[in-house]
Formats: sequence, structure tokens, C-alpha cells
Amino acid sequence: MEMDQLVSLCKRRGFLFQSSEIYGGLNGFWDYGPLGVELKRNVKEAWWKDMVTSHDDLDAPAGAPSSFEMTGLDCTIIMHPQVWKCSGHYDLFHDHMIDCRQTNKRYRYDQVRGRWVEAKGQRIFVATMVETQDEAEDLQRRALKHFKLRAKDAEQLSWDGDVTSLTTVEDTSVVLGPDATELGSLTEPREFNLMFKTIVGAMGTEEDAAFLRPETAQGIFVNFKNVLDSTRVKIPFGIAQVGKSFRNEITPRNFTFRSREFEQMEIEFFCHPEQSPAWYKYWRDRRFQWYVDLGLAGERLQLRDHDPDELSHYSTGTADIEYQFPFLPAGEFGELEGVAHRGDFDLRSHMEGKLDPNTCPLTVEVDEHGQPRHRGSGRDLSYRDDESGEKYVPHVIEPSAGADRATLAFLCEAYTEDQAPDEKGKLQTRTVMKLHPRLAPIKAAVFPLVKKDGMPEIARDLYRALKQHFPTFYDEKGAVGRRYRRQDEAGTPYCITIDGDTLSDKTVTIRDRDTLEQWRVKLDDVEGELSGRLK
RNA sequence: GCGGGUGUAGCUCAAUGGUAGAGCCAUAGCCUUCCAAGCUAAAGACGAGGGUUCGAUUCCCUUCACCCGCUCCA
Repeated sequence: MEMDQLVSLCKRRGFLFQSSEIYGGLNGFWDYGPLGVELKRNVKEAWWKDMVTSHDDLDAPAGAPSSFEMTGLDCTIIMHPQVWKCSGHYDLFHDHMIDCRQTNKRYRYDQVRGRWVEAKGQRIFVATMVETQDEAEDLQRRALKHFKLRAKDAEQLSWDGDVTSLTTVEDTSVVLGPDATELGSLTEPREFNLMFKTIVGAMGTEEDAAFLRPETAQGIFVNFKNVLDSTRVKIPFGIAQVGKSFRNEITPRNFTFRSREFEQMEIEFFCHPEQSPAWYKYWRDRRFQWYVDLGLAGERLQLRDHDPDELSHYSTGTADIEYQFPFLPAGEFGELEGVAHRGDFDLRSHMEGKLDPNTCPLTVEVDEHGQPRHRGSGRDLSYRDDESGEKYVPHVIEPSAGADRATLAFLCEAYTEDQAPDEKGKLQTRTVMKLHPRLAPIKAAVFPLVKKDGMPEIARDLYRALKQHFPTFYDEKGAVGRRYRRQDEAGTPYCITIDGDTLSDKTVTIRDRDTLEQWRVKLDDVEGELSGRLK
């Protein structure tokens, strides 16, 4: 399937529009149309129902270490700025980037390393981005090339000091960029604000700056104690939240995959440290299965465990649930959801102050005066087990899913073209969205076969009755074949047709979107028949 | 942010320095007893801004958006 075909169908049928389209659009923002809003709502409602409201907290589900409770939360998009300082987003999201004018490559300022070297009376800083083990070789090779020296003349290079960060270099005109052959091709570092900044208060100044949340998770952490104190929940338990988040992506691209305004479905699951590895495994497998059950069953979906060197060292495991989107290069997958073991990093950061993720054991990051770089709340966010008397900071398993990405994956997976015979028996290409019935925006369409002989009256009554139970569409215009095809493109799983026989025996046909099969059902049994099939 | 490409009707495409045609869809009507039939009618577009010109959809500049590559992906 070509991505443009899906994009075109999404616009044509009202799944997705570009934001502010009449003004030329806005990069990284997308609107859901009449069909899209139903689809995305169904994705979110399926998640909420499966994870929260229908959860059985009395018995341990299959694969779970024990029974557990689930509860929900809906917190604000704008929070106290200190939340983002302690979470690490403030520092991390203020990356400085440098560009290379010669090669047009871009680097994260703090990731570029290099070493001072002098030869032939010139002192330069050779920068590199290669892996640490190949660093020395790359530096020497490029230094020799710059000074037009042969390998056997390597002793003419006078190295000064160890490999160090580019951030220690003040004069960029003597820097040889990581991929450059000319000196001074790097720009000055430029700041990229990956969090959306806003002002709280009508007279707001820079001191009133706040941020739109880049993830919903922090709202759960900062409400951890409130939930504990108000609900009688006991560990292990999870708090779920669905909501908008905002990230000023440098390059929004690939339809809705990387949007600047997007919606997340996140769970923070709190458990005893000793049990956390078992819970991590449970959530990782369960979340993967959720996508499988909703139709992403093929080889295009995968569960990928992060390599140890991809992990934050305080995490004992992270897995991505990934989908092979059609816009990605062959063999590449895009992330739908990350399931992360986060240890006690988050709760402790909000207690003690921002932790330095590079320390082990974790300690609070300090500034040049030895004070916490970002001070925590000072509140005790530890948990006391009333039965054992044990007090500890819970560990956290975080299944964090993208609602828009999941919706997009379901759309991609559903898009199908097959051959169906037309009126004359000739094969025609049929475009059909094979969405899971739980996700389909419209569950059923009701047609009178022809617009006469009392068929519309019966059809309208059935339409009104079905509409009380699930989204139903009514259409009496034109040829019935055309009406079927229209519903195929919208992903409607069932079409009910009132025909001549209905008038005499009170039965109708139900037509299956995927198989094109039809069978007759008593008029009074239609609702029950469909409800059973829509689960 | 850089380099390349693309923007004409809801969709897919034409043509043109003298204000644009078609197919499909959608709308109304006729006809139709199960998979995009047919007939009739009406409707609908040069991404935005500026410049050159008597006149710009066409040439030039700027901008916005989309696609590809680089970069980024917390």
C-alpha cells in the first residue's frame, strides 16, 4: 500500500485533515474528521475499558504475579514549572544544536567530542561523532588529512589533552567538524526548545513562564500521593491517563506519526521493587497482545526489547511495541508504545530533586555550589505497607502508548484493495478499510434495496432502533452496490438491506464487509446479532 | 534547519502570458429487486503574498504546506 493512497482516502472520507488547512496548513498538526474522531475515540475507549474499567482486581489475570488494582486520572496540561525541572525534561529539552555549513549535517552540541592537535604551526580542534572505540583512529586519520601528512608522519601531530566535549571550545573557527574537511564550518550552538512555552497570568512576564506538558506521565507521579490518600488502593496498582501532550519536534513528518500536538495513553504501575521485573514482563506482553487482539496481527507488528546499552542504567528493561509503517524504509519499524521499567527514578526525583540519571546508585544532581540543580517537592512519596509495616519507594512500570500512532497503525493495517465483481460480473478493484469491529467508526449501515414499495419505511425504523445501540448509517440513494462500496471505504463492518422478502417474511440480509457474504436474519434479531459480532 | 521535488475542483489528471478542460466522487431528479450500470440537470479549482507586464494559473521573488534524503526521535 502506498502512503499517499491512505492519506488521500483519509481526507476524502473524513478521517484526517491537515490542521488550519484553509490557511495553508500548519506543520505537525492534524485534525480528525467525522470518521476519524469516532475511530480515535474507539481506540482510546478500547484502551480505557480494557486497562481500567473492565479490569478484574479480584483475581490475578493470566501471566500477572498477583491481583492488582487499576484507577484513572485526568490532570492539567499546564503544571508547575518545577515538575519539568525535576523530571529532567527541562534540561533535556533545551538541547543546543550545531549545524555544519559544509556538509549540512546537524549535531547535538553536547554529543560532539574532539581533541586539540597542533602541527605545522597550526593548532586546531578535531571533532568526531564516531563510537568511542574508533575515536582515536578517526581523529588521527582526519588530523593527518587536514595537515596533509602521511600516516608515517603521525609523530608530527602534537596532541594536547584528552578527548573532550566541543562545549569546552570557545572559538568555532578552529574546529574541524565531525564530517567536514574545512575548518570553521560549524555554526554557533543554537537552542531548540522542545517544550512549548507559555505564560500563566494576564500580566505574565518571563518569570511566569510555564510549559505545555510533553508527556502525561508526570501528572500521575505528582498525584501519586493524592491517589493513595483518597482511594484506599494498595500496591500493586496502576494509574491510567489519556490526554494531549506537546513537543516541538524539529522535523514533524510522516502524516500524523510525529505530530507536535498528540495524545497519549499512559499507565504508571506502582509495585514493590522486588516484584518489578515480573510486573515489567507482564505489562510488556500484555500490551503487545492488546494490539494483536485489535487487528495488528501480522508481521508488521513487533515487540522489541531494548539492548542493554539503549537502556537508562536505572532501568532494568524497556521494550518498544513497533509497527512497520508504510512510509518507513523497508525493514524499519516505528514506535507505537514503549513499556519501560523506570525503577524509583521519577518518584524520588519529585521527592529529593532532579536525579542525575548517570549516577549509580542514583543521586541528586548538584550545581556548582553543591546545591540540588533542581529542588524536589520535599514531600514523602514513599509507600507504607500496612500489613508488613515495610516502607519503601515503589518501583514503576510505564506502558506509554501513542493514541494517534495507534490510530494511524490501525488505519494502515486496515487499508486493503481487493477484487469484487460488479453488476455485470466484471471484477472491479474495491477499497475496503478492514478495521476491527470495535474500532470501526460506523458499526452498521441500513439500506432499503430500492426506494419504494414500503422498503424505506421499514429501513428507517430499523435505523432508528439500531442507532440507540451503536453508530449506524442510513442510505437510500442510488444503486445498492455503490452504497456497499461507500461503507467499505469507511470501514463499516455490516450492512443491512431491506428487500422484497422483508415485506412478506420480516427478514433482512446482513452483509459482511470482509467476506461479502450475506445471510438472512429476522428483523427483530438484527440488533442482537450485530451486538454479538461487534464485541 | 539544510538539499532536491511537488502544489490546478472533494479525488485523479490536462491545457495556457489573454482569467482554465475532463474523468471519478458528491448534489437534485428519472430509472432501477443485491455489489461503484444508464439518462438529465446544476455545482465546483489555479496554496498564500508581492513583483514584472496592458494583462500572470503560466515568468521572477518571498512564504506556507506536502513528499524524498540529511538531521532529530526525549
